[in-house]
Formats: sequence, C-alpha cells, structure tokens
Amino acid sequence: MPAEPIARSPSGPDAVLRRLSGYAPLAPDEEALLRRITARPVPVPARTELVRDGEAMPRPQVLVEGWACRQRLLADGRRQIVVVLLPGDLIGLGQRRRPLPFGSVATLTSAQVCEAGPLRDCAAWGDGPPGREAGDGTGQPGTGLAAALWQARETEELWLVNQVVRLGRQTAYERVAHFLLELRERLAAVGRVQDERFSFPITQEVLADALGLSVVHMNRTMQQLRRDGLIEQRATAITLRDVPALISIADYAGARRL
Amino acid sequence: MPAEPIARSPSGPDAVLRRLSGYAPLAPDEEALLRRITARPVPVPARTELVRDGEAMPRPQVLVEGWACRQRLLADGRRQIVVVLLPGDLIGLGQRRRPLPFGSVATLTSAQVCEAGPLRDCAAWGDGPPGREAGDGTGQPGTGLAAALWQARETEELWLVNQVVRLGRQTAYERVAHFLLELRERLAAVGRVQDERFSFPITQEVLADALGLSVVHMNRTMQQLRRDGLIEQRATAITLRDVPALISIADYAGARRL
DNA sequence: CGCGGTCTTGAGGTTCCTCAAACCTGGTGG
DNA sequence: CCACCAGGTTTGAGGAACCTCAAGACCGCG
Repeated sequence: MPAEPIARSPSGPDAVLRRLSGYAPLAPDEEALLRRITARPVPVPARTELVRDGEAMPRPQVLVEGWACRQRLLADGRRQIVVVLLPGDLIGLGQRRRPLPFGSVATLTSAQVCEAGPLRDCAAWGDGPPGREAGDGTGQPGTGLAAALWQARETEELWLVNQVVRLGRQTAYERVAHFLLELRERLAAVGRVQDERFSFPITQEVLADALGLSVVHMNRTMQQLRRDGLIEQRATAITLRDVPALISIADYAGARRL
Repeated sequence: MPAEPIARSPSGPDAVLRRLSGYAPLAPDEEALLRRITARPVPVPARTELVRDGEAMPRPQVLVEGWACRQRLLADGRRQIVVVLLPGDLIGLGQRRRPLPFGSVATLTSAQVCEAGPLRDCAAWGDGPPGREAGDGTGQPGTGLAAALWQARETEELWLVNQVVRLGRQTAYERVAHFLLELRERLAAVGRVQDERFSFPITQEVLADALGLSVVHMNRTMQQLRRDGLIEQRATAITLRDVPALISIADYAGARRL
C-alpha cells in the first residue's frame, strides 16, 4: 500500500526537498545533494523496525513515503508512540556516545526510505557551502542546508512539546483534534493537503497508542468528532470539516499565531 | 529559599561545569569560559518568567541554583509542565526564526541564573578550541564544549521522551516513581544526591502539573508511595528508600542499562 | 494571634479502561 | 461463486482510575 497513487500529490523524494527548503533557502548544490540522496528509495513493509531502541549511532535516514513512528515499549507490552513520522521527515540524525532509551523507530505503513549519511555531518556541524556565519552574535544559522536541518530539529522538539501537553492536560476529544491539526500542518508543509483533506493510513489502534488511549475509547471519540461534523473519514483519507472549530477545541497554536 | 545551605553540596556554578564535563572532557580554556559565565549569578525569585512563550531568540541562560520549568498554559488555565529544569541546566539555547509555541520558562523556586550568550554560537556551530572534526564520517563531535552542548541537547530530548511515555501510558503511581528516578539521576550528575536523598523544593501542585494529575490525586499517590516504604519526605528533601523497587514499578531505563 | 499557602480527607461524579462479542471488509482458497 | 479468515471497527456492560468540589488540618510567618 504505497499510500498514494503516484500520479496525484508530490512524489516522495520531493517531500524531503519541500520540507527542508521551507525552513531555509537551499543552494543549488545542496538541492542536488538532497536529490541524489533521495534518488533511489528503498521500499520497506509496514511494521519494520528502522532504528532499534538504544542504538547509539543510528544510520541517518529519510522517510520519503509512508508513515512511521518513534515508540517505546513498556515491559508489560504497553506501547507509547512518541511521535509520528511523515514523508519528508528525518530519522536517526541524533548522535549519542552512549546507548540511550530514545525508543525505536518503526514503519506504520509500507514505506520508502533512503539512507542519508551525508546529512549527519551537516547537521552536526553546520557544514554546507554557504559557509558558517558564526560569531555574528546571533548564533542564527543564516541559510542553507545546515540551517534547515537545525530548524527541522527544533520543529521536532516542538512536536514533542505538543505531545506532552496533549497527553498531560487534554481530554481524548481535545487530543484527537489537536493531533489532527498538527498532522494537517505538517502534511501541508510537504504539499499533501488539499481542501483540508489528507491521507490517513493508520488504524485506530495506532492512533490510540499515539494519544495514550484505549482502542475502544479512541473509536468512540472518533465517532463523536464525526457526529459533531468536525471530521469525515473515508477509506484511508480524512477531511477536516471545520478547522476553526477544531482549533478552538484543541486550543491549537501552530506555527502561525501565538 | 535558596534551596540549599551553601556549605553543603556543590555550589551553583559548579553544577554547570559538572554537568557539561560529564558529557565530554573540556579544554582548560573552555572550563575557564564556563567559570567566567557563571561567576556572577543573578538571584531570581520564584515564579519569575525567564523566557516568554513564543520568543524567537531567547537569551541563553544557565540555571545555577534552584528549580525551574518549561511549561505551556492552555486558554482555560490548565497548565502542563513540559520539563523540570535543575541546577546546571541550560535555558534558551534553541534558536528559531519564527516564534513557535515552545512554552515559557519560569522559576519554580527562588533561583540563581547567569547569562550565557557565548554558548549559543558554540552550540550552533561546534565552535570551540578543539577544532571541528567534521568529515571523519562519524559525525560524532569528539571532545570539548561543543560536543558537551550537543550531548546536553540530546539528553533534554530524552527527558521529553520520558515525559511522553509517563503521561501517555503510565498510571499515577508509576509516573511519580519514574519521575523521581529521573530527578535522582539528573541531580546525581551534578553531585546533589547523597544516600538516595536529595532536595525536593516543589509543591504537590507543581508536581501535579508536571505529571498531568490533579493535586488531590497527586497527594494520595504520594501517600501511597510513602505507605509502601518507597519514599520518605521530610521538609523539602526526599529519600528514595527502595530504588530497585521504584525502578521495577516505573519500568525505568535510565542512562545505564538497556 | 491570625493569615496565606500547602497538605490532607471525604464524597460523589466523570472519564476512561477492560472484557467480550458482534460486525464489517477485503482477500484467499476451495 | 461462496465459505472462510484476519484485521479492523463498532457496541454493550461493568469497573477502575482519576477528577471536582468542599472543607478541615497543619505550618511557617508577620
């Protein structure tokens, strides 16, 4: 289930480029590097582990198609999905000298993945053609791939913060609304939202594990959202029928307002 | 309430040095830089906002004494503490070009804080005397302040993952156990745990907001832990009476095993 | 001594969970 | 073509965890 009919929305490799160039303008050779990296995506079936939990130096990879997640398993089998990964997202860019329980990374659907080794140095050091602009006092990477990767990392942290707030202080109903809005924003950044409608290829069980709920309650909550006319689900796609209402319910502060 | 009698445990500025040098060996001039930065700590009362929510380029700071937190407030007044900050922790090292709702940073107790502007460039670029060692294929910062700052950032992400798992899939009882173990590990890294006993200067309300519980339930959960002989609380200090049991209850995987 | 902040306790309600079964759908093999 | 199966969704019923409201107890401090 390669998630999308090839003809329609932007192709996988494109997602990576779109996402990173959304953070900072890329030089031509940087774009070329990304194209080279994403040239030959490797198909991966659903439920495949891409990074083992505790791996110290995971292989850097890029998800070009399909959905994945970072998750942690408890000893008794409970699972918490820490963050959902979408096309264009980076995997395993972190580097630790000691194995730390960051959780494993696994595909949720069939997916396509590329090795992205070259990005690691770049992310770690602010390499890249535009030259470092350190010492300008701002510490702000100006442009280029390094800046984009830095920004991508910041954004990932934002997703984690969002997840904490959802799980800690929101009801099931609010959590789902908030989560859907976040997905919408992230998918829009790679051109995969049209008319508030996007692909939604995960089961309610996965959703439950992401939002800290039981499958049963997840199901009932989705029904409620449908009955309230906020969302509409058909096959493996979802439509947000009333975004302003969702934003209000979820108290959602995306990348825009604050 | 400066949290600690000055005579006893390591002094504030020391905490910063301890923590960073725990990640990577520092060059003498790097140590000197840190000492210079932490030379004149500024006292800050409890409940002071150090970073406003959405601030794009927060001033880099270092917490040398007292506790603080990153938190996000919902429109109706609910509060979620995203992560608790302890002596030696860094604040506002992130840099974003756009305001993002990362949450505000506020002190939980009276505290002492230092400006740490110089660290920003260092964190962003891997500056620092030892010279960059990019291109060695590993992408692993070898030694020095840059490496330590990178590692500190990774560790912060680990705290976020822990928080997500606690809030998403653990019971109140388990959450508290897990949280206390994390505090113990972090405080031990700056030499502030003796005989499984450490300063614990926060109210149950704060604890509740950190662990996504109501104050009342928080209280009852603490009582249960006490009755079970797992912890012992006196004034503003806490003792973990049975660490192995706590680890088992919380399914805790710290920096060591896995 | 009184006061504000924190902790504690009780009672009743809500949200969410578990267990269990039915149903629906798409795919597979006879 | 249909029976069957696996995975996913839906429903019902009862229970556990957690919440809210409200009041009382404790404690350091002015």
